[in-house]
Amino acid sequence: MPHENPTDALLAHFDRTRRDMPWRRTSDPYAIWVSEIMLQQTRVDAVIPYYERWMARFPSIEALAGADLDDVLVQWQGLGYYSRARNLHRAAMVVRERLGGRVPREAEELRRLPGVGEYTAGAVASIAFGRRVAAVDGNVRRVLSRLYDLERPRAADLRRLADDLVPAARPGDFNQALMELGATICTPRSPRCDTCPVYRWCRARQLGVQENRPRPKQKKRVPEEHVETAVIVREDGALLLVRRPEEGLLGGMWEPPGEHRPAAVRALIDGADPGPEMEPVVHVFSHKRVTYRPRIHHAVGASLPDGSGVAWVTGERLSGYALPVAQARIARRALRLLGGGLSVASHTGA
DNA sequence: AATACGGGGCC
DNA sequence: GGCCCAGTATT
Repeated sequence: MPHENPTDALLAHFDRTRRDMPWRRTSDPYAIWVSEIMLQQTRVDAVIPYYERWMARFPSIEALAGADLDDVLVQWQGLGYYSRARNLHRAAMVVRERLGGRVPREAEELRRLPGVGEYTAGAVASIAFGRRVAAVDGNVRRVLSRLYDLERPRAADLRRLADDLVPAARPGDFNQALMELGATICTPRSPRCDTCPVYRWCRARQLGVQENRPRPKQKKRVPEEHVETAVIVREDGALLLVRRPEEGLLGGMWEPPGEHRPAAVRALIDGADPGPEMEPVVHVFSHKRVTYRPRIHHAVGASLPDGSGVAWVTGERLSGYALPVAQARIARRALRLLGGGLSVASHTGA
């Protein structure tokens, strides 16, 4: 039986095809909030294992608010966009200290928390609290652009449109249904219009322009960058890590010294025996492509102590530090190389 | 309005 | 190798 309107048709399709996601089995606003932060610019399948580990490690606002940032970043390691973890941690402290430990129910209140933007505020308010408010993400933007044949929709217009569409009955399900449609059927390329529940209302499909709605933005080439990485190894085989500044790229993460080198570390490198170069590691970010060039340095009689953003780490302790993917690769490679019973000298023939 | 900000999976 | 993802903060 055909539905009278796209809202009902969409919800019926959502009920029929509902995917299993761990955060859909809970009504805990904190859990839903965590899932929405993790899902920012990140696919469902990538999030699931992180979400499970996170909820086991930080099961409540109190647990998260009481944790060290280093532990928080270890849990987030590999997910990317680390400001999400730092902001979520800060926001948990705000909720604990100023909001009586309760997640705000209204989108405008949620919006004030660090890391919560227009989309996430609407998603949490509607899904966790049943508020009638829109949640416009990239999927919704695409679906609505096609339904109404919008070439370059402005965020404010999209927002108004979506707000009008959200039903009072099941706002959270409706928002998720819209996103789900975008993720599974109304995809960026080759949308599966033949199985779309709102096909008969889709203006772009009627005009045959669905692949160009919204209009794709022009790509720009990303700059290339080279970073010298100092793999500093002590006589006992420990590797030196430094902590990056909390602001900016990979903020708060640990790494073998790259572009960020405290004076004491520079002095240590100057006094160390230069060893061979390791294989370069290329890492592609969203906005640049970085080639890391690791060089081994043997620190002899090093007197740099642990603390204040500096740590000597052995193989079994490495997992206790949050490293970006590329730097983790370098560190693992270095420890394997130097701890594997092969001296570096034998590699260089010295 | 444009840019910084990760990482991975898919074509 | 390019594309793009359940975006946010900053400028």
